This record gives sequence, C-alpha cells and structure tokens, in this order.
Amino acid sequence: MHLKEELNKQQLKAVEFAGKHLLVLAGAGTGKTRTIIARAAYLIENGANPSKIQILTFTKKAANEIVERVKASLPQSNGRSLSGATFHSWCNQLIIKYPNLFGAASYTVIDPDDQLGLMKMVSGSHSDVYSKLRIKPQQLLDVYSYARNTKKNLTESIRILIYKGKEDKDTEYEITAMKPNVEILLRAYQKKKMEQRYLDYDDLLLVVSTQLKTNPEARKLLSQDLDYLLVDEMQDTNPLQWELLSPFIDICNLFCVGDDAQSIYSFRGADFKNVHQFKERVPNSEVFKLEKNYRSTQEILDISNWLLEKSPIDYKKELQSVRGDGEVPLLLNVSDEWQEANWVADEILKNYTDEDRRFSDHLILSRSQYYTKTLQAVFIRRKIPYVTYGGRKFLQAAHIKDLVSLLRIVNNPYDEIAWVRFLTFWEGIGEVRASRIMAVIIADEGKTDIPTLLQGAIPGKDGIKIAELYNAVQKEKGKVGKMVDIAYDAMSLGLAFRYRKDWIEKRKGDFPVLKLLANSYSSLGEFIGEGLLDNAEKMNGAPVLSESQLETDEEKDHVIISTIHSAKGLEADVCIVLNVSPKSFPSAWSLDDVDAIEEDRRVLYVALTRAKNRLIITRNTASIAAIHKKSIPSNNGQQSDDAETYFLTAIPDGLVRQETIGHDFKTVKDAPEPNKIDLSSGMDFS
DNA sequence: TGAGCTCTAGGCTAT
DNA sequence: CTAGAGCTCA
Repeated sequence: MHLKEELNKQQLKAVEFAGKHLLVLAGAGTGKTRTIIARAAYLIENGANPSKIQILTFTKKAANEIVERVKASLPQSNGRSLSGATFHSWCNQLIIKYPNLFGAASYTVIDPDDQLGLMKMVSGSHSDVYSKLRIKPQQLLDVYSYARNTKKNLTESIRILIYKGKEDKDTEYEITAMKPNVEILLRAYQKKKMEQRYLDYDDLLLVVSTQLKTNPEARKLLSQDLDYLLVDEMQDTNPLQWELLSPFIDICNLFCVGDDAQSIYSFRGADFKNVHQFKERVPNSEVFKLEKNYRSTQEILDISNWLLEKSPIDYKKELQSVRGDGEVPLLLNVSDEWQEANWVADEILKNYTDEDRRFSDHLILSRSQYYTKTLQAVFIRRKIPYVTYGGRKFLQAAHIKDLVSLLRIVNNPYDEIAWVRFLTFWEGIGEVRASRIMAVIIADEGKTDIPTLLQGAIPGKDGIKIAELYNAVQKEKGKVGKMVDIAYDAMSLGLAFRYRKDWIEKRKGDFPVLKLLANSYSSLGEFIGEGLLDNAEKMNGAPVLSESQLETDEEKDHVIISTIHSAKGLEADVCIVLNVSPKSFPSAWSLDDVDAIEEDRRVLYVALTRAKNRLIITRNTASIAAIHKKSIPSNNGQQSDDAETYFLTAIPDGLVRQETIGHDFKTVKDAPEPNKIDLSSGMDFS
C-alpha cells in the first residue's frame, strides 16, 4: 500500500492500531487527515466491509475529501460503499433509512431562518408573555439550542448566553423572573415544531441519540450496520454529540482524532472534555500522540508556539518543524481595508507572475465572512479568480427558497412555513390569504387531495395553474432533479420579475446549480434535509458545487478566501491572515470573558498554522495607535485593557518582520481621484 | 388586502 | 449591506 510509505512511525502505529478504541491527539500539521484516511484504507485492505465504516467530520467538504482520498488510494471499486458525512447529515440519513424506528421520515428539516420565522410566530401569538421579556426571538433560539447541545438547564443557559455567565444577586433575580416566561415560549415553539413535523438541526442529533439511548432495538439495528466509526475534529464535539457517540462504544470501534489547541466551537457548545477525558469515559481505549509537524517551516511554528505559550492554559504542546527553516512571517500594518485588499492583490499577482506560484497556492483567512467583502470587490476588479468558503448556505438564498418551498410542501403538507412562502409567491396572494388557504388544507387532514383543495381555495386561472403545478411535481416524487425542472419552468417568470433588480447578474445562474445539487440526491427528504446542510462554495460570487465538477485546470486555479472556522484542515503555500487587530483578536465580543479570549487565541492559532511557507498577518495601524494612547479612561472607570489582551502586543523581535504602508495612494492601484465639488453653490445668503 | 417605497438600526464564528 | 418597520396607494 503506497500510503504506508508516506507515514511516520507514530502515524503508522495509529493506523495499524489493533485495540478497541483509540484517540489520536494530533497537533496542527502533524498529518491528522492523512492518518484518518490511511486508517480507513487500512481497515478496508484488511477485510473490513467499507459499507460498515462511517467517517464523521464537521463539514461536508471535509467528509467528501476524506472519502475521495481513501478511494483513490485503493484498487478500483474497493471502497465504493465507504461513506463520510457530518454528524447532522448522518443522522438525517439514518432517520430516512429507518422511518419506523425514528418515526420522523416525512419530517422537514428547517434551517435557522425558518426557526427564526417560527419563533417569531410564537412570540407574536404569545405577545402577553413575549412583551414582558427584553429578549429577541433569535436569543430565545440561541438559549434553546445552547441548552440542548450542552445538556445544561434553562437557568444556566440563560445565564451564560444572556448574562455572560454572571452570578451576582441582580443577575440571579432577573433570571428567576424571566425564566418562566422563556419556558412558556420555548415550549410553545416546541409544540409548533411537532405539529408541523419540523426537525431543526439539533433535533436531527437528538432524535437519533434518544433512540439509541432508550431503545435496545435501535442499538441492535445500528450494530448490524456499523463496525467502525472514524471521527474527525473530536475537540469540537459537544455534549449532545458525545451522547450520540457514546452508545457506539459497545457497538463498534471508535477512532477519533483531534487537537485541544484547535477547539474553536465552544459558542456552539463544544467541550474539549470529550478529548481530555476520553480515556476515563471510554473503556478499552488508548490515546496516541502525533507531534511532528510536516506542514510549516520553523518560523511559522515559532510564532504559533509563542501565541499558545502566552495562554494561561497549558496545552503541553510545542510544534517542531520537520522541514526546517524558511521565511520570517510578515506583519503588515495597513491604514484601511482598501489598502489592505490592494496590497494583498499585488502580493498575489507578484507571486503568480514572478514566483511561479498558482492562485490556488494562496489562502486568505478572515475572522468573519463580512470582512472579506472589500477584498472580493478588489479581486473582481483586478481579475483574480477566487472561491469563498463559509457564509450563507446556497439553499438559504431567497430565490432558491421560493422554489424549494414547493418541494417542501410536497414532502410534508404540514409545513406551514413552506406553504406561506409558496402561496405568497403568486401575484395577488399575500400573507393573509395564504394563511386562510393553508388553514383549509391543514384542517382537511389529507382527506381530499391537495390540488383539488388548492383549486377550490384560489379562484380563477391561478387556482388551476397552481393546482396543476403541484400535481406535476408530486408525480415526479423521487426524481428530485425532475421536480426542480418542473418547478423552475412554472416559476421562472415570477422569479425573474420578483428579483428583477439582480436576476440576470446574480440569481438566474443559481438554478442550474440547484438542479445539479438536486440530482445528486436520491430522495426528496435527503435533498431538503442534507441540501440545507451543504456548504455552498462561491466562485467570484457565483455558486459552484464542488471542485470535481470543474473541467479545466485553469478553472481549478483560484485563490481561496475563507473564514477561519471554515478553514480547518486547509493548508496553503502562502497564507494571509486579515485584520489581526485589537478588538478583533480577541474580538470585542469576548472582552471580560477569559474563556472567550482563549477561544479567540485558538482561532488565531488555527489561522497561523495553515501556512506552509509564507505567513502574512495584516492589522490596522489606527487601531494599534488607539490602544497605545490609553489616555481616555472611560467615565464608568472601565479602564480599557485592550493593550493587555491584544494577542500581538509585545511580540518578541525576530519572530516577525514588520512593514507599514501609510496613506500613500500611489500604492493603491486604481484608486479614484476624488471629484472636486463646490458645496457653496446654489445658495443665496443675502 | 397586497405591493412597493423609504428610512433606520444593527452586523461574528456554524451544522 | 440587509432586514424589518412603517407608510402610501391601488
């Protein structure tokens, strides 16, 4: 096996592990992904049934990549039935596969937008309760989700999410006062979810884990399905995910990989106890370590190690480069986002023409999706091809949801959100009329077929048209691509009109992509559920499905712009980390919360360790100057300790070389010359 | 009742 | 920049 020669001793020991359960603690760049791939290949080569191996990762992209690479390393067709999924999509698949066991097969998976819509409806219908609270519907959902993911009670979840974990008397009093009202609203939300056969993201995990915990029949069925469970990014699993995994300790062999220094999802309830307490929690288990870094040059690891050393948490980790020395990282001070973006574009074009690097050798990382919009504007203008990872999901775009609403009501006639969306799509039907039509359909409880009801409830030609459309789509149930086609034929005119402002430029092109996506699913339920969980990759602003669907090498050569959270597992020759400024690292949201600050430190650590050869860190000159002034103590005595907490304060000499670009517009290519206007004209002061 | 307009406030990270 | 509130007109 050719993979074997590429493994070091530690990796090989993990890959060939013959015991029951294993946790591999693998620092950044130590070959974590390679090890999990080799493990899967090893198991298959040694007689394991690939259909009984399940790989679990955090993003669909990571899952696909691992599966593809395992298959590529095996003789043809050997690993065809190997599957990889996210926790969520795996649960969704199980729910569809065993409709009787989980009893939720024709349920509709709803995304955060739908959840918010539902919570708003609940808040509206309980306005007496809601008006007493100073909490927004989104916060109610956050509390609800946090409580379910962390298994903490409502009081604790409110304290942590709404009151930043405070424990003083006033806080206590307020929580006690509001809790009953929050409870009423959350219960009402739950009830509505059940009535309309909805599963939110957390429900997917809960439905499966509850069955596994309480029903021996479920454990028996799944033990026939599974021999090996391979879990990536173990440090980012939360208590709910642990609860889902733990029944499998008796059912199959666990092989988990993770790195506590890269735990960056605590806002979602991730708990690295799942890593630290692995040995105590899992009988018959062992823990191995991978320590040699193959990715980066020593200079890149020096600054990464330095960042981690500064933490009050002892990660017991110091990465050593196998590759040796290289370039000293560059710390670039810029005066604004446009200058930063233009400098980045210059750097990339220079590397492309002078240094024989490809666009795809560049990875640009940012804390938030939002921050990269300036950069994207500059890349488009300067014709630098790029893809973005992270951000809004493809199926969450308004025009896509319009079309999918029809598929959703075919899948689940109780889906009120989809009914309202579908009905109000048509001219002359607004929310009020849509609610009435929907009430008729739901009250009928499936006695009459839906096209007949629609025709009766909507007068004239429109009623016939809508009923026929519903009918036509329903007939193709099972062929998801065909359903999308029929829906698009009937709705494209309306869509073009509704989104006329940017239809041609932005939206129209999404529908062929939607069809491709739909074709890759074998059932409507999977498409609606999993499609939602699919991260859309965007190429110069337009969605693409995956790398493999691109034809030429030229199309595959593009810069990657990603949020740090979406960049886990990625690496690149040149890595540019944007805006590592005060108030950003750590983020202004994290101040006065030690855990949050430390999480931000790990976020930066993940970003820095993506670089193979060249690391460039940018930051804003003005915000650096601001923290050094420190001369404006605020009125309430809250001394700003930004300078203390800012991660790059007191960075030792030699760890980076600094460069500062001033307000010199000559370095900003294509900067428009400001027009001179006369604001004093048109006014007679006499 | 529906549709289209303007104005304002608030914006992280993710399945 | 975007969602949503509030307004006007048909």
